[in-house]
Amino acid sequence: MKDIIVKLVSNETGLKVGEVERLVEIPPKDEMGDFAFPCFVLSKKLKKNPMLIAEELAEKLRKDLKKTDISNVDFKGAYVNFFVDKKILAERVLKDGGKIVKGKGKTRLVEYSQPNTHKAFHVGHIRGTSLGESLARIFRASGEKVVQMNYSGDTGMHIAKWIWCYKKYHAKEKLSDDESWIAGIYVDAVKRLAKNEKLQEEVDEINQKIEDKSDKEISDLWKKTRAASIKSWDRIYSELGAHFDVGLFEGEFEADARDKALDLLDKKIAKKDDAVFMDLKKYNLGVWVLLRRDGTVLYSAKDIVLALKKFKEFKSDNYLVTVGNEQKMHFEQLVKTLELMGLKKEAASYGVLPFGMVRFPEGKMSSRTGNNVLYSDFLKNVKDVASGRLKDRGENPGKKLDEKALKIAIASIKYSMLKQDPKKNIIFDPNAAVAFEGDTGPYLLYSYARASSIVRKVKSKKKVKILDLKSEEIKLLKKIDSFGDVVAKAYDSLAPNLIANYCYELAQMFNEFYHACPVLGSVEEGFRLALVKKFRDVLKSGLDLLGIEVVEEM
RNA sequence: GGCCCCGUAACUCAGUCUGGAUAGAGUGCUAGCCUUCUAAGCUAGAAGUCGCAGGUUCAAAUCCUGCCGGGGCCGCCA
Repeated sequence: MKDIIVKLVSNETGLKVGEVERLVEIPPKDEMGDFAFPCFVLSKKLKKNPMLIAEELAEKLRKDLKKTDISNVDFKGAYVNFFVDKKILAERVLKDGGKIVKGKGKTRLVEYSQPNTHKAFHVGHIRGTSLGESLARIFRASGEKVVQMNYSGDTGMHIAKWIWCYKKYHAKEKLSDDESWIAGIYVDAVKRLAKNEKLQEEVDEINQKIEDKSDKEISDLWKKTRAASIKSWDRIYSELGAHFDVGLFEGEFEADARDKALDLLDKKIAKKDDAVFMDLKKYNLGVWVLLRRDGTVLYSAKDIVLALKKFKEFKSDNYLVTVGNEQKMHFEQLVKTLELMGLKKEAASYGVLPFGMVRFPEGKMSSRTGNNVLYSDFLKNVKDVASGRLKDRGENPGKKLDEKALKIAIASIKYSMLKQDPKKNIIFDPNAAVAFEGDTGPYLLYSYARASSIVRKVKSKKKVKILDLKSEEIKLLKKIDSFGDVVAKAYDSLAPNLIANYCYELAQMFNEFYHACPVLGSVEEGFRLALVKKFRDVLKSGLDLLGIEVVEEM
């Protein structure tokens, strides 16, 4: 209903629609009104007391109110306050509340998740994966054509370390696709190398051999262990509800990356001392090394070739990469390099969304030292708690309970990752992570399930008649009404957390409504049922944008 | 040393982009509410120098500067 007020104010004041839209807000207290227009901007323009302006503007607006759905206009201080006709609000919300504004149908490529083979998939990866998936869904819902891409590290020094350590110290152990075993070998490698720096030479040698594929034994071992890691991801992604249209691997780009680096050197875009590098000091971006002194390829060079492939094969209006904070500079260096290569337009469309780390209350998580929480262990933990709760509620053990527990656990995990500002670090408290009360994923699912339960129990259809509305109904209606605005804002600022916060507030308002307004058997049953259904739809689409699945019963 | 991000209640966070009406939640704590649609819920209460100091402004948690504290990055890890 905001649009009506925006139009009115814009007409009366001569301010642009867009500007008014930004200014119109929701008053802190319901008694003050449903929408408010602050007059400070006008005060500056007209050089007049804002309170006076508010009074006069309210007076003027009141005159042509009859033709609108606004029931009253008032002023308080420097604010013009609008009261909408609640019955009309209700009608409008029931009719088309929860709609998302579709844009111009731009195309977008989103790269996210980027796990490494031979390393742990830990809770930090859950954040990046949830974030990327949610963004892709928000883009698509807002009318974009989206390609979701995963890009995994299956070569590089960490793999060489793994293979070196396995061959030298663990060769008797059977190859396994158990994540913690795989992660454990890597941790052991890091430990041994830290003790004796000289051993790194042996690792370098293996790195060479992986790259030039000259040693069949090493190549075979690489293939097998790589496959084991990748296999473990299938299950993780299906559980997390992450979907990829394209999956690329670093290994595919090794040869091209070296050629490209040498080509840049040829063209004098890159420089060489003992290594081949981009000198970006004058852009305050330091030095970006492309090839090691032994000629092997670094991920910088591979990322250049990856970008070129994106431009060529997935021609898009925008290319977004979500990566951990620590890689921010790397991508700034990449974009600058693309620019220096003459790809100005493409460079400008290459977006980077850096996100914060997941840390323990005591400090950093690290897959190098093994001081982290593996996805699989974490999920099992949360799922066990969910199962326990379901059993407490009298549900029989079995496949159905198991599936539900999984959904609840995933909702809990994903919501906790998405509700926070992406750029901030998340403090991961294992105790808080298995709590299901308050601002949590399960609370949202529970609210949805309650609504579903009402809908299930309806016996006969009653007419939707809007009588006097209680404050809890009005609050819920208004919240539903603002869904489109929230999604638009989340889209603009690449911030799924806004949608997460909205879903929580929406659920809160539903629960307040639930306690204050009986549905079944009430005089208002027809209307209230329609409201419950609308709430359900909107919460479901909000959660869908977060990549969280609902459950009908809990 | 340089650059980037963060600092709001005991704890975990919204709010900062776009300054504006008494700074909001959750957890934990205290006290209530299940013979009515799921108590993973609801109601009430206690709890705040919005890191510190300046500046801009009629008005600053929000903008600017400096400082302090935490995190990250700054050539051969990804």
